[in-house]
Amino acid sequence: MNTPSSSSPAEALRRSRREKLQRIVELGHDPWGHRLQGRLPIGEIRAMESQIQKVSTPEGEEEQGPKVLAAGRIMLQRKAGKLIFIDIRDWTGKIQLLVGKRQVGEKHWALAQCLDLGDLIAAQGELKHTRTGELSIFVKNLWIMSKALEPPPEKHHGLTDPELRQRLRYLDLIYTPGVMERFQRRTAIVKAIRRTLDQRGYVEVEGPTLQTIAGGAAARPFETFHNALGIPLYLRIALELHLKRLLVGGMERVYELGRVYRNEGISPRHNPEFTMLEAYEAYGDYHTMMDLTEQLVLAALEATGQGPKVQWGDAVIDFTPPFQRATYDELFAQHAGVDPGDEAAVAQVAQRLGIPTQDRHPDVIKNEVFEELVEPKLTGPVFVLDYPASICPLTKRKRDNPQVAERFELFIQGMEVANAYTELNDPDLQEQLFRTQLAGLPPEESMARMDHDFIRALRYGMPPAGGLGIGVDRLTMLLTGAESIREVILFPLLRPEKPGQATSAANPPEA
RNA sequence: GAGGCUGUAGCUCAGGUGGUAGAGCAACGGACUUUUAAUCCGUAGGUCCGGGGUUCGAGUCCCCGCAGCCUCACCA
Repeated sequence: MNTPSSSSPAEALRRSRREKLQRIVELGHDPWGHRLQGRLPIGEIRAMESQIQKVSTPEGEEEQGPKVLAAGRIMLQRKAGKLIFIDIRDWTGKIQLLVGKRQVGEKHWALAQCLDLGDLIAAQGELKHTRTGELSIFVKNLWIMSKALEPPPEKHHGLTDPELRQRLRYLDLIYTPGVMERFQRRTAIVKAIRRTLDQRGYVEVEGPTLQTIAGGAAARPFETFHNALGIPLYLRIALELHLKRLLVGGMERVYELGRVYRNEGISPRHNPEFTMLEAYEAYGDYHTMMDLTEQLVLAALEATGQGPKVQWGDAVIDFTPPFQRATYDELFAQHAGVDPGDEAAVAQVAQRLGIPTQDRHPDVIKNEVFEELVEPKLTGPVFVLDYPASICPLTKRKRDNPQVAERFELFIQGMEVANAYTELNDPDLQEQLFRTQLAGLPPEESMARMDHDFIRALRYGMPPAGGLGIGVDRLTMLLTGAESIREVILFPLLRPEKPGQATSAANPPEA
C-alpha cells in the first residue's frame, strides 16, 4: 500500500507478515477475528486439569479431558514436523496448544503455517497432557483473532530500553514481566481508597480541571485558552479550593481522586500530570485525617496482597500500625542538630548548606533546612506534625500557639506521600494570608493565589474540617516496589517522537 | 536549566590502543507427530542516533545537535 520497494530488514519482517495475512484471506479465514462465545480464561482452563480422566481402550490407557475454547497471544512456537506446539497467553495465564496436521485437517493446518509470534488466536479442543506431562489443548479448531503485522520484541529478553518501554507501553505490558501485575495493583490500590472513603460516608465528586485561577498549591500551572470566551485558563494544580467550596455547600464528607497538572521538572518522583486524592471531613481536624490516612494506606497495602513489610529497593518499609508520630521541631532538632527555635543558629546551618538567607522569612529558611537535612532521613512511615504557620497559608493555627499550624505530612522513604491540615475557615485571616503571601512575589511564584470567590465562599461559613491530600502515584510506587514514578504511570510524559527517529522500534509516526 | 552515562540488525547485546561490522532471538528455505528459550542444516538482513571535523582510513578520536536514563536545580 504505502510500502515502496524498501529492503530494510524491518521491512522484510513486515513483508513476510503481510504475505501471511494475504494467504490467510485466500484460505478463507478472517484475519481480524470475530466474537467468541464460550471462551474461557486460560487461568480457569488450567484449573480444569483435575477433570481429566484416564480411560481404558483396546490400545491401552488414554486420557479424556474437557473440551475448552481459549484465546490469547502467541508467545512461543515450536515446530516439529507435522506437529506444532504453540504457547498462548491471556491475562490470566499461559497454556500450550498442540496442533497436529492429522488432527486439525487441511484448512486449519494451512492456517497454522501462517501464524507468527505475537498473533492473537483462538483454539478449541480437548484439555489433556502431552507425553511429557505438559497440560495442553489438543486443538480441533483454530481461528485467527488478529494478525500482528509488526514483529514482537526478542522472546526471552523483551524490551529493556526504558524509552521504548514507555513509548511502546502496550508491548511493555505484554513482554516485560511484572508490568501488567504492577498496573493491576495500581488499580487495586485506587479501588481500595475509594472503598474505604465510601464506607466512611464520603461522596466522590469531580471538580473543574480548567480554572481561571489555579490555586491550592504553589506550583506553576499549564496555561491554555478558551476561544469562545476569549480568556486564558489554567489546568488545576490542586483539588483543594473547590472541595472546600463544597464543604461550604454542605457536602460534609467529600473527596476527589483525579489528575492535577504542574508545569515543572520531570524526575523519578515527578511527572507533570499525576493523580491526587484529596478528602475533606467536616468537624474533623488533622488528627482525624491522620487516622484516615493510616486507614487508607493500610487498605491500599491490603489490596496489593502484601504483609506489613514491603521491599522497596534495598530498603524494607514496615507499615505495621500505628505509624510513628513526631513533631516538626523534634525531628528538626534530631536530624539538623540545631535548636529549631534558635533563628540565628538555623540561619548559620542554612548558609553552610548554601541556602540563601538574605531578606527571607526565618520559617522559609528553616523549612529549606528541613527539606535538605531532615526529609531524606525520614524513611518512615512517619507523620511529621505541626509545621511553622508562616509556610501554611491554608491551615488553621494551633489554639495555644499561632506560630504553629495544625498540619502533618506523611513521609516514607524520604518522599512526601500525604499532606493534611486542620483547614483554615476564617475568611478574614485567609484573605490576609493570601495577601501577605502575595506581597512582593510575582503571581506565578506566590504560595497561594488570591481567589476572591473562595474567600467569599468562606464568608458564607465553612465548617471546621480536616483535609487530606495523598499522592496516589507515590503511594503506588512504595507499594509495588517501583523506584521511578514512570513505572506506575501508564503513559508518562515524553518528548514527542521525531519521524525517522532511530530509537523508534517500528514505523515512525506519519509526518 | 547544569553535569554524568547511554544510543551498533526488528529485539537483546559484543565490538582493547583507529584498518571496510559480529552473535543470539526473530525472518526466509529444508528435516522432524510429543516439544518446553525444541533441535539440526542452509540463506538473507546494517543511515553503527544525526551533522560537521581530524586522518590515507572513524562504530572507535574531536566539536555541535537530538533522544533516553541518572544526579542536581525547579517543586508545600
